[in-house]
Amino acid sequence: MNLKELAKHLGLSQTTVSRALNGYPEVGEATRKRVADEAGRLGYRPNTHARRLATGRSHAIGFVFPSDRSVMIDPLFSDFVAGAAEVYAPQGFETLLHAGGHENEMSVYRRFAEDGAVDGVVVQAPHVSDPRVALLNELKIPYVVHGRLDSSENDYSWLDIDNRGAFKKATKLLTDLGHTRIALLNGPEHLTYALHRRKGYEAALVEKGLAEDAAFMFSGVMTEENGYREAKRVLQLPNRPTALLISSMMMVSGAIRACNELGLAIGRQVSLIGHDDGLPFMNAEGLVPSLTTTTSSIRDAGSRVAELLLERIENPSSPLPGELWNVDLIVRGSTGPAPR
Amino acid sequence: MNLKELAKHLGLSQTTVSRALNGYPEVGEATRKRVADEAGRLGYRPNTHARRLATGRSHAIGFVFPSDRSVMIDPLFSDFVAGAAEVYAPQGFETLLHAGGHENEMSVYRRFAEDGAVDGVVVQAPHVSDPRVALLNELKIPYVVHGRLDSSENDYSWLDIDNRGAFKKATKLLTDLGHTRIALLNGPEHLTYALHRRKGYEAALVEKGLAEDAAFMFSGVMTEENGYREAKRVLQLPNRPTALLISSMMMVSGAIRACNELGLAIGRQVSLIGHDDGLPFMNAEGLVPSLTTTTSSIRDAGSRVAELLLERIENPSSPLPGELWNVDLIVRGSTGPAPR
DNA sequence: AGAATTTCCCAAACCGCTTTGAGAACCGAA
DNA sequence: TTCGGTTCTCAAAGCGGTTTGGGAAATTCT
Repeated sequence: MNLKELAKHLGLSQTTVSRALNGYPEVGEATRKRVADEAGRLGYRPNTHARRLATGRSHAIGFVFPSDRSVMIDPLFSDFVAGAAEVYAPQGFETLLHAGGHENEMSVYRRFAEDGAVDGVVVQAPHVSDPRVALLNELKIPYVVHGRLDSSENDYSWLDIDNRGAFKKATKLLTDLGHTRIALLNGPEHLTYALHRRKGYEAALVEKGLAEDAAFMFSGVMTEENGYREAKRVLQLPNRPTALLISSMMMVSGAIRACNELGLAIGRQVSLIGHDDGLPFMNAEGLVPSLTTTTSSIRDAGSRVAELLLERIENPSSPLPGELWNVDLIVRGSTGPAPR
Repeated sequence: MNLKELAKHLGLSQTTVSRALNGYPEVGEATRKRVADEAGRLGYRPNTHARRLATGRSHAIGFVFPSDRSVMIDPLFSDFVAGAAEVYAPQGFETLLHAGGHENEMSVYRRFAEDGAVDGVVVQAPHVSDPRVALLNELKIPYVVHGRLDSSENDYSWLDIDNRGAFKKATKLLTDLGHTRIALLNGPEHLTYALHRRKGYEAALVEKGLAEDAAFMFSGVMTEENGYREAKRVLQLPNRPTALLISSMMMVSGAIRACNELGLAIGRQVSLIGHDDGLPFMNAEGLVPSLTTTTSSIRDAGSRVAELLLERIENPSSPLPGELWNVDLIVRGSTGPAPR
C-alpha cells in the first residue's frame, strides 16, 4: 500500500492525501478526516526511504562508539543508550549505533553530515577539551553532550550531573564523621566527569584544611580489578586512609573484596562511598552493609538527553540548553565515624 | 557532490558512472579506473537515502531490545552489539537499535518488513520456544539467532555456544575432584542458554550417579545481589554444597562476597566455577584466588553473528548456518578437591 | 570489405514521497 | 451579474540514485 494506491482508492490526488496526512492547512477538515481514517484502516505507512529522500530528514539519531575500546567497554553505555532509545522509538526516530573501529569518530560525523544520515547525535563521555563539539558546531549537526567540557566556552548544549557537588558532598560527609585520610578511586581524569569529581573531593578537603595525598588517589579504567587492586594498595599504606570514595559500582565491588581480604570491617574500620549510576545488575542497597552512595540514574539521563536533542532538532535556533542535575547523597551502612 | 555532477565532471553519463562504481561488467576497465579514481579524489559518496529508495535495500541491521526491562538490563547486550557493530560499520551497514517500550518486539519486526527498514535482524536471548523465529520466517526477513530454541525444528539460522557441554564439563571437573554436592546458580531458565546449562549440569550428575537437589538450584536474573543471596542461602543449608557452578560473573561477584562473609575459603572449603562472557570490566584471572571458568567471548560471538547475517543477506537461499562453539574450561585457583 | 559480435555508453524510466505553482469551485460583496 | 477572495484540489517537478533497452563504436570473423 503506497501513496499512489491510497490516493486512487480515495479518489484524490497524491498531493491532497500527503497534505492531509501531514497536517497542512490547505486541506479541508472533512477530507482530512476521511483520509486519516482510511489510511489507518488500510494500515498505510509512508515509505521511510522515500520520505527521507524527499525531505532530507532522516528521522534518526546517531551514537558513535569511540574507537578506543576501553571506553565503549563501559556497561554504562548500554543503559544510557537504552534510556535514549526508549524515547526515540515512540517519536518515530531510529537509533543508530556506529562503532568506530577503522574509522575515527570525527570522520564518522563528517559522513553523517554529508549524506544526512542522522538528524542529530549524542556525544558521550566528553573529554576535558573535546574536539567533537567544535566539529559538530562546524558541521551544523544538532547534538547534545552528555556531560560537559571543562572550558569557559559555552556554545554547546549539554546535560550533566553535578559530579563536583556530589563528590564534595560525599567528602564532606566523611570529614564530618571525623575522617581525615580519604582515598579517591576515580575514573580516567581526561574525562570531564572524573575531573569534576576530583575537584569536588579536593574542594571539600581544602575547606577542612586537609592536605591531599597523591598516594591516596587513583585514576583509571573503572574495572572490578582496578577497584580491588587500588583499594588494597591504599589500605596497605603505612598510614592508611580510613575512608574510600569510589567512582563506580564495579570498582566498589573490587574494593569490598579487598576489604574482606584485609579483614577490615566496612562501615567501622573503613568507610566506603560509591557513585551509583543505577545499573540494574548491581544494587547498592543489597550489599552488606548497604552502601552509602551518590546516586543518579544514567538511564534517566539517557532519556532526558534524548528529549533535549529532539527539541533541539525541532527548533535549532532555540537557546542552547544546559541542564545540571543534582545528585543525591544517600547515607546507608557503609559509612561511619572514623576509627581512632 | 552528487552523481550527476560527477558524471558531468567526467564527461560521462550517470549510468556509466553508476555502473563503474558498482562493478557492473558493462563498463570498460580503463573507464572504471578513471571513474573510481576521480570519485575517490572528489570524495564522492552516493546518497544513502537515494540508494535505498532505488534499490529497496536499506544496508542496515536491526536489533530490537525486548520490551521486558529485566532482559535488556543485561550488560552482555552492549558487548554483543558492540562486537556486531564493529563488523557492520566497515561493510557500510548501519546498526539500528529499537527499544520496544510501547510497541512489542513482534510488531516492530512487522514494520521492519513492511517498509524495508532493515536488511536483516539479530535475535538475542531466544526463549525455549520463541515465536520470533516463526514470525521472521513468515516475514522473510533474513536473521540469525544468537543462541538456539529448544525444539526439534531446525529451520532457522543460529550461532550458539555449547552451554550444555560447557556446564557438563565443569560439573564433571567438580565431581572428579570428589564433590558430590554441587549447587547451580543459573539464569532464567525460560531462556534456552540457561536451560541448556542446567541440562549439562544434570547430565554430569547423572553420569556419576549423583542425585540432584532442588534446594541447590537457583534460576533467576543474574545480578550481583541474587548471586550473593543465593550463594549465602545454599551455603547455609544443613548439608551445604561444597561447590558452586555460577552462570555469570556478576553473580560470581556476589557469591564471593557471600563466601567471604561466611568465612569460607574459596578453592579449599568451597569451589567455584563461573561462566565468563569475557566482559572487560570483570576479570576472572584478577580475582583472588583466580576463578576457574567456562569461557567464551560474547563480543566475538557478536562479530561472528554479524558475519553470518551478512552472508545470509547476500545469499538468502544458501543453507541455513548453524554454528556451535566449543567453550573452554579454564582451570584456575577457585577449584580444589572436595573438603572431607 | 561486409557481416556478426562484442564492448562501451547513453537517454529515460523508475523507486515513493514532498512540495511548488496554478487552476477549479465556491463564497459573499459590489 | 460580476468580481475579488477563499478554499480545495491537482499535475508535475524534484530528491539522487539504479536499472532497462537500445544504439554507436570497436573488434573479430568470413
